[in-house]
Amino acid sequence: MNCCEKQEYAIDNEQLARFAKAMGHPARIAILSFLANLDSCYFGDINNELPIAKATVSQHLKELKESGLITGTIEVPKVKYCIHRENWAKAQVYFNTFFASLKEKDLCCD
Amino acid sequence: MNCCEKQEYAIDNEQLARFAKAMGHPARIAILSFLANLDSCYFGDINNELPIAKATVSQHLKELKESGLITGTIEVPKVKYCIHRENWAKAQVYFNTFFASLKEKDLCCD
DNA sequence: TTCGTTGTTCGCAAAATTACGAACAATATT
DNA sequence: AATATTGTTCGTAATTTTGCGAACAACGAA
Repeated sequence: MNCCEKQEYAIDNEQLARFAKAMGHPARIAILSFLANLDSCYFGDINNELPIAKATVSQHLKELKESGLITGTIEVPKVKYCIHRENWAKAQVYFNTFFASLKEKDLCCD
Repeated sequence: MNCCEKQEYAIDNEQLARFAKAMGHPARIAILSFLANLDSCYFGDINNELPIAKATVSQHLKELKESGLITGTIEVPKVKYCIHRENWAKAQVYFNTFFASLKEKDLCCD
């Protein structure tokens, strides 16, 4: 899906869209909230928190990993998931910059 | 009210996911950027900006309207799209609150 | 009326997403 | 070796998303 790439904005917009897409499902928001707010980070605890099958949870975690928002590490016999703090901060800046770009006065709409 | 009460300003995770989902496509980010930054807001100008068919642009605009991030108004013979400033601000707060909820220290991951 | 302009909607196809159970892999324990 | 624990991957199905061209609707102008 390489439509809408424009040299001047391309990188930011594509990355912002990827972050947004990763956050675009209630289960993934719940997972991120869980990891951001609590003291547990093992698959089993995440899985217990959600009313969906573990295969599905695993899939959502995979997507979140691929978006860069979290990391996954094997800690035998468990798997530990953590917020990727650097990318989390990057996403925060991206979103905030995006929303802050709205002009106060718009010749067309105001 | 207890100052340390958790989630005093609760975020609706479903709503956050809806906003995120709406932003989860490069074309829709491009449309929102265009509307947020420029002085034009007519379908034709948005359509010219994107390398996709007008039917597809119309569809993306419909999704953005349904998410609440923009409004659409007929101004015969054109259609004017504008950022929905109130919901835009709401989305900004939602995202920012969400990202800010990350704890400094995590007993599990640090 | 007929034409041109502006966008939406329809119908379809291809691709991606979401979800699940079952099978599997890796390891530790009995 | 057999069993239990922890998650991932596979195979599949249902649904949603994305995208396009063509048809359509609403309007003003010739």
